[in-house]
Amino acid sequence: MTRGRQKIEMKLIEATKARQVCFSKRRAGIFKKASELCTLCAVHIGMIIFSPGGKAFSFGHPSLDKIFNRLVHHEDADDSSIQRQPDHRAHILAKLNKTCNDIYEQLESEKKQADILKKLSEKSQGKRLMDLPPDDLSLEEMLMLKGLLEERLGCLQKHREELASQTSNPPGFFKHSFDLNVSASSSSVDADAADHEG
Amino acid sequence: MTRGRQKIEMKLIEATKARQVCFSKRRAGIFKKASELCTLCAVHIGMIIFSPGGKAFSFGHPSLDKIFNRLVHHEDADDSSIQRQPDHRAHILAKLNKTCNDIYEQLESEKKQADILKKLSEKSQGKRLMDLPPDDLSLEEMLMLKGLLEERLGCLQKHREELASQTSNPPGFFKHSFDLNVSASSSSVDADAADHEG
DNA sequence: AACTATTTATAAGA
DNA sequence: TTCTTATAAATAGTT
Repeated sequence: MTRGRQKIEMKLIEATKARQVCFSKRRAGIFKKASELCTLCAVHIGMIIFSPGGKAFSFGHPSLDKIFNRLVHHEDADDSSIQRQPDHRAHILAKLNKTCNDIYEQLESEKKQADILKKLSEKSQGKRLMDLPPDDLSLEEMLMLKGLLEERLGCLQKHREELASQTSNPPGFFKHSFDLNVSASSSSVDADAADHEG
Repeated sequence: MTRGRQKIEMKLIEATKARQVCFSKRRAGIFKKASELCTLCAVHIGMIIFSPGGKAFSFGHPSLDKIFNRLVHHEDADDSSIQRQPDHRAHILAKLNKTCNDIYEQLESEKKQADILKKLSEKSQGKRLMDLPPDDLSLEEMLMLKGLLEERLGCLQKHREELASQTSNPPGFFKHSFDLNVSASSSSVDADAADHEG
């Protein structure tokens, strides 16, 4: 006899095996949900999941994967042969993403953070960052700082969630995403009238 | 007395109102699932949902939604379904971007930049940003700075493109995307690690 | 991979 | 829209 489904705490599952099993199950679940949402409400969804090992799983309806194909192949890709390897493009994106992380870690390990922040602070006295001459800060430096900020935002968010979950069920999950575009899309953009065709 | 949850057929919900309600609920549900998956299994997820009205909802952890946003921006319009309203969607995305710019400009006009950079610089002496206590920098401040950096990256990128176009014909796709450009510039990554779901 | 007791999500209704 | 409730669906722990 099994104990049935048990409630679990919302935190990282430490046990590797259990985490893998959970990932498999929930990944299937979320893809199913996405599929159902497409069917029921005629929406378009693109989703990509990068597991910690760098493996990518993606879902797209109806044509977001074509966009991925074009991206990866630098050209239009109509033929179906490419579509049969949905993980290929995702894999490449995973590599790209990992490259970013590698760059970040490399730079971070060189302890350049404080220097760059200092430079930013000095250079920006009285001006907007974007008005500075292009060579004052390298692209790499900017990307590094950007990465730091994103990490930082993640930590902040996590912190807030922990606070929220200590009281009761939090009202919204959107605050979980911290991208500016996200926030904007769900609030201040007037997409005229009703969302569903109206 | 309600009838409770009823089983529904998996097909387009014709009734507009019911479809809208279903969309709202299930969108929240799928974002919650994504959020949970991120937490439980330490995966990265990017997801974007385009409603028929052209409104975009996205979820990203930690920053993959930018990839999707960029993909959308660079989409060539010549295939089916979505392409029926390319202008509409572009319009909406333009609004999103404008919203971001508005937020940026508003904050910028308050001349907070230098202060925040200074604070960052001071607080980060010898530490990583993500190791700072959560309350040292507000989420708003972090978002603002992140936006600044993205603007800044855009300027840098543009500058480089101009330089490039003075000499030869650039390769094409990657030049449009910072994320990918960076990654491509050091394209020597191999991420074929074993993973969940081997 | 299958099972099943539970938790969670959600279709209707208010 | 938000809440309530009955029920469908997802899934944690077990086999």
